[in-house]
Amino acid sequence: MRIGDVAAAAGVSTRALRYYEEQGLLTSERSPSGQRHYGDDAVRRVRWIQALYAAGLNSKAITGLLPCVHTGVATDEMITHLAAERDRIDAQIRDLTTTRERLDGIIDAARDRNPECDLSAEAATAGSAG
Amino acid sequence: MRIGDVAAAAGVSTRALRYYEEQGLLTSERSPSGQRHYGDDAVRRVRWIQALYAAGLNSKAITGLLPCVHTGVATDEMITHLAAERDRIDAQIRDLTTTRERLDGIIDAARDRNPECDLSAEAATAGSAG
DNA sequence: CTAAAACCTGACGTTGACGTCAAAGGCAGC
DNA sequence: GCTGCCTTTGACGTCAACGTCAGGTTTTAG
Repeated sequence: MRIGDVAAAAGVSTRALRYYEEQGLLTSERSPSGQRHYGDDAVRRVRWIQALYAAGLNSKAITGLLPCVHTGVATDEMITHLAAERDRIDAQIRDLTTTRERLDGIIDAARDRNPECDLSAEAATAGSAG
Repeated sequence: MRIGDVAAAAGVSTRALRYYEEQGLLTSERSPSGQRHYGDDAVRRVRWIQALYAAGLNSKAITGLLPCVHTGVATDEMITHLAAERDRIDAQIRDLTTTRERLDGIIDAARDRNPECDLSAEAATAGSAG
């Protein structure tokens, strides 16, 4: 696969892929003319990178985790690190859940206060995800 | 309360509080000499601001939501907006939960592969939160 | 062969929530 | 009035994950 294919398949820009390579997160074979070529697992790797970015990790942290994430092989230290990041994600989920519940409470209270609002709006919101 | 008191109580910097005021997220009374003074609810408001930042909202979005969040009074439009943000937080929680579960799977698999690792390390991780 | 599309490196630009420093004014204890 | 801490405005610095543009090369479609 060439860089554009991987980018399309993973839903990121080619710039992002070059950035990942620059950060040591992604490697590529080069054709004689210098063009990048990737194996099929590159897409899964990029999806992992995105997921870990979304979880609040930065490039350096991901660099430390990706080897064992991708290969399944990890040293004790790596596992400790993995568990620590998992705990951080857990805490993040808890905080977000609290915020979500409080928002829910406010929404419900406001709907009680107001004349039933327009419930069709909520159905529209649920449909227009993206 | 003066700005330093609010900052300490809410766990943020005074710079952050001035920034919130600059963004229209937080108001303050001024003493004749120009120093800021806050009511007790300022701390709760700041905690809300932090929670919404942590949920991925930016200053502009928070500006639109804070009035109804804090007072409980909301127009139909505000409620729609609130519900939309709640849905986004939901999606974020789902993504994070997926990532967390996959990390868990990797950790378990690596522990099976390795000789039981050192389980004391995990207890240490659980204790050193912060 | 040609034109278009994709790719390359290199480098500067962007954004947002602050950090940090400077220079000056205000407030409490002594 | 001195000392020391807190506060003020103003303005530049930061950091990370890219966006974007420039100028050139390579691959592909017809």
